[in-house]
Amino acid sequence: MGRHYCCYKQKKLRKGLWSPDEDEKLLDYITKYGHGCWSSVPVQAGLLRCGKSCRLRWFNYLRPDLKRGAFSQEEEDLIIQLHAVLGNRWSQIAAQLPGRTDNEIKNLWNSCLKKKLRKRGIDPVTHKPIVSKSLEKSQCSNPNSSLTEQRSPSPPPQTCYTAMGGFGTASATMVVPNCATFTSDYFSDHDSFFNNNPLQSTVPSCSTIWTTTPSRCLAHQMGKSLGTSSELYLHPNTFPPILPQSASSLFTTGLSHSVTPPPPPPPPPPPPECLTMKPFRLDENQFWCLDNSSKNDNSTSVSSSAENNGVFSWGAVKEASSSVSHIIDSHDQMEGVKWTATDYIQNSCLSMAAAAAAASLQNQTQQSSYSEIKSEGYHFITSSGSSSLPWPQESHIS
DNA sequence: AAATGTCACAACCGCTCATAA
DNA sequence: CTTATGAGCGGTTGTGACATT
Repeated sequence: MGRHYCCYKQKKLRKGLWSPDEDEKLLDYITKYGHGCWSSVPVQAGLLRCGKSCRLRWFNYLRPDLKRGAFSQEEEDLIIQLHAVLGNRWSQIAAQLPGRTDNEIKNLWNSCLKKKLRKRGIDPVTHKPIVSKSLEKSQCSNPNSSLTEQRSPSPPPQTCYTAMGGFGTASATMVVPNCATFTSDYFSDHDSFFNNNPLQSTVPSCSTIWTTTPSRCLAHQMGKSLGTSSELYLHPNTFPPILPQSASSLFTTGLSHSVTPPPPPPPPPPPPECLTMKPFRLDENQFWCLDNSSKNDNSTSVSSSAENNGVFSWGAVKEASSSVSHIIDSHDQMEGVKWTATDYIQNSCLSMAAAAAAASLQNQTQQSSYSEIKSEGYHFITSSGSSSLPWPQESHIS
């Protein structure tokens, strides 16, 4: 199609910058009569412009509710955060910034924000830390390195609610203290586990959560407004399998907690023999591995190899997650999520927390299996203040 | 002072989607 | 179902101000 029908109807159409006289004519006309059908606006208003051009001029410049002036730091941060989730969906991003147009935001992004991110060492396309070629080369030469998987292409942004809505109307953003320890010591040690158990599969009907690699687990899309701001700190040792019940209930109550993050865990002993894949560490003494000896997906279980007696059904996690996604889908009043940080690591943790808490929400009977977790290190911050939950120092699977 | 480069912003172009006839 | 038309979106280009050489 390209050129609009209205553009053919009128000959001698003006192009280029709008003169003050043209602006005044358009403003006067729309103020008096509204725009109605845009193709008729230039004729009625006495403008030698096409309707499309009039519409653009009105929306991007003449609208009375437009905010003028430079973008604030808060607005810039928000745009970056939104872009990390929504990609180049400028109109959706603009919808979160009252008084700003998609064109304005797009221009700001292309001219300014992309450079700022690069200066910070963040790829403006993927919102991930830029890996230097030398580092990548050296790590790729290591056959045990997970970087080959990390270089797989990023899936496109999805359009659905983020799983965070399942925790209630309060939004939450996860911040991980000691990220370096988290990613290198935790994720990379358990690449195979996460790669063989993508979190996407735990929330099948929502498709908000997927992962191509452990460190690339992303929760996508958000609701509408970005009113509340919450942060959730989780200790790496808690991932997975399950958050304590108190953690998930916090999301719904909006309580907040604060606590100093614990020191990184000591070097772990070698993992035990596991069934079909590399186990992942639950704490310094316990490991989890996927028991896929059963052909039935729903009976696939994750077992603790410490005592080899703590088994819970991975299928139950799936069920629980589905339940949460149902909550999300039916949550008409969902406020949406404010991402107060853009680091992909945070996103990855968010997804896992969502899946983990989903399971804890759904399967109350299984809470007893991990209710003995001594939590001493969860850190929650919400818009209403801050308070603390303990970090888990040790875990017992009974 | 003139030429050139850079930048931010405005506007256009091409496309998809929705809707009505 | 097809076609015509309008609305909207995102990528790209044009323009003018300013800085640098």
